[in-house]
Amino acid sequence: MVQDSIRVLQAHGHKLTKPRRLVLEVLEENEKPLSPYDIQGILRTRGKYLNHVTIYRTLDLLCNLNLAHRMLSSGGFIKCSLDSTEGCHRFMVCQNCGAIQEFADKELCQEENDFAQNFGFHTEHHLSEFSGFCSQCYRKQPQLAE
Amino acid sequence: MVQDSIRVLQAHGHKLTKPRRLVLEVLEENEKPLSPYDIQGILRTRGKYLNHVTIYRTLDLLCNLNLAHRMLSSGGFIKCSLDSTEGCHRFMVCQNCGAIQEFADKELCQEENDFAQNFGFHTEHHLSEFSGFCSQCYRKQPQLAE
DNA sequence: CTCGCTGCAAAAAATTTGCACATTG
DNA sequence: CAATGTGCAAATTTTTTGCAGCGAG
Repeated sequence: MVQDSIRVLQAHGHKLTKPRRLVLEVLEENEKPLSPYDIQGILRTRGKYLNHVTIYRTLDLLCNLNLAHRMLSSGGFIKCSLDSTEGCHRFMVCQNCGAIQEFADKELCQEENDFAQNFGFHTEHHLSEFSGFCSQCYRKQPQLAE
Repeated sequence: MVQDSIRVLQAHGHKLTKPRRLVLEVLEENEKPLSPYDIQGILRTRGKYLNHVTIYRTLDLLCNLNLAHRMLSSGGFIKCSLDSTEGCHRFMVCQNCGAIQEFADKELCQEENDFAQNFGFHTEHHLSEFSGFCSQCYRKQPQLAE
């Protein structure tokens, strides 16, 4: 898992350094979006220290390689859980527990492309986050969903 | 147009103040996302001055009333161009000229809901931005779209 | 006249930059 | 050992807060 990311990293000619590995590990363990300072804090509780600048730069790199994503709604970062062959990556965000489910769906992309076409718009990329309730939270507290 | 927003503002018990009118006017005139400081700058060129805090607070208010939106990709603000009866507001963003086309489509919402349902996820709201080329830019520079 | 709104000062938070030194391959 | 990457210091940018006084209804 982290191994996969490391492989991609190196395949693109980037070095595998201790900070990069640490950031990847923290992202891997957390299913919720984390800010750079969140990551720094988590590491600190483990006696590890990374400069925030390093974390910013690492996250930049990971996002460029599509190994991580910046969530639009929260601004936090999560590790990518899909491979890059499947089109636009989308997210379901649970309003209750914050958990993220990443997915990709080519049909949805196609429909959106067609739709945009009607406006004369040529779509290249789709940003998309659904917010709602994951199955667990919905089952536990259906009233939350009104 | 600005008049409509003012009506909504007042209908919710908010006062119509000079700063609020100015912010609405600037948003109305610009079809591209603006940051609070962009707005301040534009006003300054007209000899008007608003404190940035006021602009932040006004934009907050407008977003809460759905009279404006914060774009996910850029973080900038635009005036809402739809009324609130039509479900989730979505955006097409031209990568070339930056122009925004807002739209809503209930079918798309429904399909997304159904799709999410398969994951046991209950969708409440959809954030969605398409990036690509508007008809003008696409016609002028088709090579941009590869 | 009253409550909500604005401006100001200031702080806090988020992000970026340049450079000397350390580390990876 | 060469190229990359890290940490540090510092600056910049963005956003938030508290409070005194102004102004819309």
